[in-house]
Amino acid sequence: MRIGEVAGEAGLATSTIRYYEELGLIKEPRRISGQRSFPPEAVQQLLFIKQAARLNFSLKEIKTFLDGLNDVQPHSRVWQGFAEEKIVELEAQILDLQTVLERLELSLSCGCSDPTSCTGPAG
Amino acid sequence: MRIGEVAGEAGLATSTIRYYEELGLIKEPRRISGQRSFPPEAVQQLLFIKQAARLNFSLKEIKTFLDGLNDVQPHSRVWQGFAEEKIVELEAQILDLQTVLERLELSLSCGCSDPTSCTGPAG
DNA sequence: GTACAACTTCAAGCTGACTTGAAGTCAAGG
DNA sequence: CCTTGACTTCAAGTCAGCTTGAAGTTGTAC
Repeated sequence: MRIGEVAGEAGLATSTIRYYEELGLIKEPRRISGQRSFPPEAVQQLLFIKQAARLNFSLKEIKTFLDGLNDVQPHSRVWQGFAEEKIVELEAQILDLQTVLERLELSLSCGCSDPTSCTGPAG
Repeated sequence: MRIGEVAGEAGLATSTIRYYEELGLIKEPRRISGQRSFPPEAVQQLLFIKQAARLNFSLKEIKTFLDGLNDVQPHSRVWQGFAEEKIVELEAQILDLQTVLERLELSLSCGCSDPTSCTGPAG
């Protein structure tokens, strides 16, 4: 696949894909007379990066994580360590979001309009 | 409270607080011979902004939201609209995170080490 | 009253994540 | 062959969100 096709399927700009390649987020594709030729898996990988980025992981973090995947054997403790660490982070982030959500819902049911200080209805 | 004290309690740099003021995220505090003098509520407001920022809301979004709070009456439809919109966004974000979390847990239990394509154990 | 920390403004600098522009190369259709 | 669109590199520009630096002022402790 050429870069334009990959970009279309992953919903990214071609410039973004080149930038990700430059950062080492995806490995350098083979070239056909100078032009990049991506394997189909590249789309999945880019979608994964895109989702992780949308969820507030920095490109550096994503790189570290993906490098971990490549450097270690499946089933290895290193990879499990990476995954477990990320799982802890994600759980914390979900809890954070739920807290904010509850505060919003609380001040909505209260009607006080001040989520920065609301402690509930009849307060 | 002077800016340094507020900064200490909110866990922000003084420069950040001045920057937030400049952006209109917090209202201009009164001055005592040139120096800012904040009411205690400023700490709560800054903590709210901090949390929202950590959760990926841009300062622009936060400003729009807080401006909404100030412009409208409690119980108003406008404020409820703001809150409900944010609630929908938060719920979507939580679902997103949970999806990523599940993919990670899946590829961890599978041991395949590739969350970009894993579809579960024995796959 | 002098040292010194905490404050002030304003402009410039920095990091992350891209995007844009220039100037040129490659591939496919007519 | 020529055009046209997709590609190439490389440098520079952009936006968000701050941070840093310079140069001066204020408040407090000795």
